[in-house]
Amino acid sequence: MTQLQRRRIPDAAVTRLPVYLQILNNLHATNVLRFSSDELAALAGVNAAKVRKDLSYLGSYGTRGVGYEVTYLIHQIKRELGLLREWNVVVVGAGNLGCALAKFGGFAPRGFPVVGIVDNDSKKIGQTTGALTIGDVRNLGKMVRDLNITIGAITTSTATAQSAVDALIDAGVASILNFAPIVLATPSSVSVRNVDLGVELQILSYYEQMRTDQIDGAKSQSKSAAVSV
Amino acid sequence: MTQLQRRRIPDAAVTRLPVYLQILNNLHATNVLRFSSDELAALAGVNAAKVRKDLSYLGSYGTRGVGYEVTYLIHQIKRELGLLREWNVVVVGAGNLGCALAKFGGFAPRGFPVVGIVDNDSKKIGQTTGALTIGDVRNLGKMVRDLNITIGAITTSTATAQSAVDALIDAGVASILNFAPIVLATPSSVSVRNVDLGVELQILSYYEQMRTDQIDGAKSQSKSAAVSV
DNA sequence: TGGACTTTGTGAAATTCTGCACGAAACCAT
DNA sequence: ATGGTTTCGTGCAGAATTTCACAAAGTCCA
Repeated sequence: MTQLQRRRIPDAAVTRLPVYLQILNNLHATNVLRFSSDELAALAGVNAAKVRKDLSYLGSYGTRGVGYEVTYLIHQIKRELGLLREWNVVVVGAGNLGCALAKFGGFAPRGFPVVGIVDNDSKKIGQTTGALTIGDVRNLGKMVRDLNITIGAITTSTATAQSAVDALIDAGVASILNFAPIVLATPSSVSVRNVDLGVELQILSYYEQMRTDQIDGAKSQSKSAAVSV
Repeated sequence: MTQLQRRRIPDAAVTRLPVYLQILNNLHATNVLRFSSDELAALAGVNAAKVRKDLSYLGSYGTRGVGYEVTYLIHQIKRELGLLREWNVVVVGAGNLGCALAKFGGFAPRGFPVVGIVDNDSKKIGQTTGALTIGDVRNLGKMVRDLNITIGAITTSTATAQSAVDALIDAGVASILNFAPIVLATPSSVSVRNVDLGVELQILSYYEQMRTDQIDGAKSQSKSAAVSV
């Protein structure tokens, strides 16, 4: 078994690496050459030991007594996250959000060019939004093959989101960014990330109420405690 | 110690309750009266035992052999998440995203009315977007008091996001929804939820690359395994 | 050179989260 | 009634994650 098995990085660490990358890019932009785990931890709002452990999943790229090199670490994180190449994105659903994503130029420079947008509404198909012409969702398969698409963003209504994801999976797309407020049914071989502002607001609401209750409680009990997320 | 201490719900469960709520609302809309933990688990894409444990943090509201009542559970989840009242939201940053949030009517019916929007650009201040007039960020304190605002959404540029959150905290806002791709420095008494599409795409990229590597590896090793997130 | 200092890398403990397994409690059919 | 069936609630074990603590390995300065 002389396998060159890729080190598996824990899920929790994978979600933090993009955040570190963001910070390191900022440091690089301000001509910082090196950083310590303490410094990065402060900027990322986490524990220094966690930073070191997370970075250690990439390999031993730090120097004891010194720290890490900004540019080198940026490269290593990019390599690990698969950011040394581009991943083409198709937007499914040409409503307000979908068109905004298609027009927004901020993803291409970060390695995720939006190369297509489709809808199932014949009134929208053929219209242009930004540099793209809205295609027919029924041609998704061909589009995915021709344009080498690997990521699909679902911006349809809740009602059509499941058929949208089915179409994407059918077309061979296995990475999905879902903006519809619904839990999509997908095989376990497909990755889904959900972006739902309603959910985020409701989570905030819980902790906000928590604080409110504790303050009220303190008024009558003269006892309180900080709550953080 | 006869304290009426609120049951503390584990963070992991708090993030799932809004998802359950969404599903239950859908069930309610289709006139479903009851559900079992198995059914909800299938719809939410999680384990049935996890559903039962999550719901048990609310109290013992199920009936053995029967299941849970949709409307009753909806009420209990809302109560626990603090959704029986409204939480007013202010948007800081009147750019594309900020104005879109102000115009988007989807939050008010879910209990999060956007009651104000501010910017620091004198050219924008005074203009209207949707039903709101863009205010001056320097009046944030008064606005928060007058309009009873508890949640702030940061849609500024990355460069001004930190001063935006400082202003919000100064004004007494302790729940922040941050759209700027930056880690905000905040006291631990403040809750922050970050919405960063770049981060989400990069996480997807990691697992996508993982799959790609494994397929490539399988071609040369005739061995493979499924990867899911 | 050598000793003081800094910071990484990582075992190991502590904590949190998940999922199994099963008793408890309800319904139902006879 | 009673036995069979369903489904909740939860103790517990195992997995995952976080945090601590410290040896290892480097720098710096006299």
